[in-house]
Amino acid sequence: MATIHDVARLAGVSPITVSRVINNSGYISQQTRARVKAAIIELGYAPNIIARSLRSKRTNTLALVLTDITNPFFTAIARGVEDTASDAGFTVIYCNTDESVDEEAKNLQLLMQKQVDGILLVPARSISRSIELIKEQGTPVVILDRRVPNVDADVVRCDSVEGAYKLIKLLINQGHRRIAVLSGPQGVSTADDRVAGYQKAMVEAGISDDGLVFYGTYTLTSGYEMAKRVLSLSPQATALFAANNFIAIGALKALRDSGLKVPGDISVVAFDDLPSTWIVEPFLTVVTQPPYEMGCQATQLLLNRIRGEAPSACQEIILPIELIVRHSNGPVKGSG
Amino acid sequence: MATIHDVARLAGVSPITVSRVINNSGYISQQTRARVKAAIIELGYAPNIIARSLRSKRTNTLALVLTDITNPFFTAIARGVEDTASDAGFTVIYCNTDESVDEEAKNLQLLMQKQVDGILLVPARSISRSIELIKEQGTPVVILDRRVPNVDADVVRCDSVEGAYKLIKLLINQGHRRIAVLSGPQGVSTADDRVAGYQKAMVEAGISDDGLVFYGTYTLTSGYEMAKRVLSLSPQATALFAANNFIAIGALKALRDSGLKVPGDISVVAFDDLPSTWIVEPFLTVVTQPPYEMGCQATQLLLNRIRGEAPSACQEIILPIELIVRHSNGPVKGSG
DNA sequence: TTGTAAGCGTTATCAC
DNA sequence: GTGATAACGCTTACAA
Repeated sequence: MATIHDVARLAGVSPITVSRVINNSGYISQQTRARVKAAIIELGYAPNIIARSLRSKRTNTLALVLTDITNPFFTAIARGVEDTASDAGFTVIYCNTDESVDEEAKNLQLLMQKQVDGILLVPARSISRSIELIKEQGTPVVILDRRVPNVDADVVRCDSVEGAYKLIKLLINQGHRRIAVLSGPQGVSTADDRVAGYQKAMVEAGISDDGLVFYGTYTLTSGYEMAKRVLSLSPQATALFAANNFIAIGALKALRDSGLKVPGDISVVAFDDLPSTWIVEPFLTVVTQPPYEMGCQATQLLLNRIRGEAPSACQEIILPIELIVRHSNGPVKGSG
Repeated sequence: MATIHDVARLAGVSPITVSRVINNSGYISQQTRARVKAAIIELGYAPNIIARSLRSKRTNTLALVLTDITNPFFTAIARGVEDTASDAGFTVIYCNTDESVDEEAKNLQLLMQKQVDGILLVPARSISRSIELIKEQGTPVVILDRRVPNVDADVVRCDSVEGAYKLIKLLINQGHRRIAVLSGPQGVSTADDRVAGYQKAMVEAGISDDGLVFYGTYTLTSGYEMAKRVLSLSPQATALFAANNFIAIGALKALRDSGLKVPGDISVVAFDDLPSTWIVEPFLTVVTQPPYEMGCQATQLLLNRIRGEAPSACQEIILPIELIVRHSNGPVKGSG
């Protein structure tokens, strides 16, 4: 491989002049620039990015740390991140934590060592030292999808309380009183907030939620199990609120296995849509978030931070959610 | 940040001794090792990976270049890649090409500059200079999912010809004669092979495929459009074969919009399943590939190549596919 | 507008 | 077993 010295020698200039041509920095005469460019082409020279990084302390690399790329919600985020990063000449490393704080810490440590310029993080839990450790090192972070209380950091997310509130309100207006929530892990802000939104709507309507709140994980299996437990309640619940897409599918499978029809026997609503690319006849009533835009905006914010272009105060960007009423819910039996 | 020199000074040894302790290379006395380790802990020292890479020419980084992470088939591959790479202490950069040879070339060039240790590539087209350019640089590559004729490289994929053949055979046995194929782009091996498998089954059964082969892209829109064109044929096709999951969904939407029932009015079969996590009642008859395993095995092979542990001859690993007969196909009207 | 010198933090090579 | 030295290829700081 040709080095900057080879180019310099061929063009009859010093290495730093070549560097200036490559990076468009400093003043260079037209002729010198032309000679250098010719030499670069002749030698097929490409800068050694690692040497550059060692010297400049910049790697043009971002890290995306999320719980599971397999969840279409996060897949769409990942696509938004990569599109935005790629346009800016940045490369993206991705890691899965599977909601484990330990995995998260391990990944982040490695990423810091790799000297990524910035980190996009979907935190495994609301409370962890990870983010502070990153910030102490001076690496910019943007938190995605979830809140982390008491930590001063940029955040791009949606309002889970409001989303849950809208869904439950809809059910209440259809006459439902016994509404069960199938949520994610306690200590994850989205899981907590969706329960909070549920409770807000229930309290406002003067309804008790005794024994109707379930915490599990954001997985199909957990959704299945929680739904089965709901079915053993007495009096029966007339509606289910699934706190994410995987839980919703698991719950629907459980209902089907128990011979229950939706919405005939029981209503179901959920947080997060499934990608329209996948569904021939959308059926579930949901609140949707715009994951692709979340990925784009978070990355844009991170890039601005890296370039020192963002205002110094931390930003919290809350993107709008949308309620989409479809066919998985209906008036409760015997009600108007 | 503490450097290797700081550690060396504190431990009263030379930097290279510290390096040997970190990398477990060469002979070190127990006492020296202990002193060095203590110093490392005391200073909270972590090696500068970039400096290491500059000197050692190794980055412990793999690249995953695929067409679109948004397709669950590729998402599952990505997960397999990351799990395997992460276990080996490698980090993964991912890029989307959207089936564009230009995007692919641009990405690969950047990745070579970043000196990734190895590349996992889903090639945009069967013919391109990209792979040869990578190999000329001496970077190991493993081709994923697709064949690239006339290029000597490791490949991990499934047998598209066989998969298509099985699906079409099934339809023929149910009495279908007018079977349309909705395939991907010509020049992409999976698209070509799936048509070839179709044709093999048709020829064997002595049936003509006049005007029943359609090439498009692996997208919902394309599936929708191709299906609409099929519906304008005369005599009517009695069955559709969608060459991937996106095409299948698009086709099903088109059929629904035209008021046709599946399988009552027309049968549909497809390549690639949808993740079971997403589907409450699986309906489509499909041939499935094991994308997660493909990702794992491809990465394992790549890591072996990087470590110089693989046999020098190129390997082609063909993973088994599975035919899953469900409810989207049935006997043709008027046939036994 | 261009160049000199120094050094980023590590490891390969050779020496002891 | 351990160390001195040089080098990886680039850019920052300063000088001309």
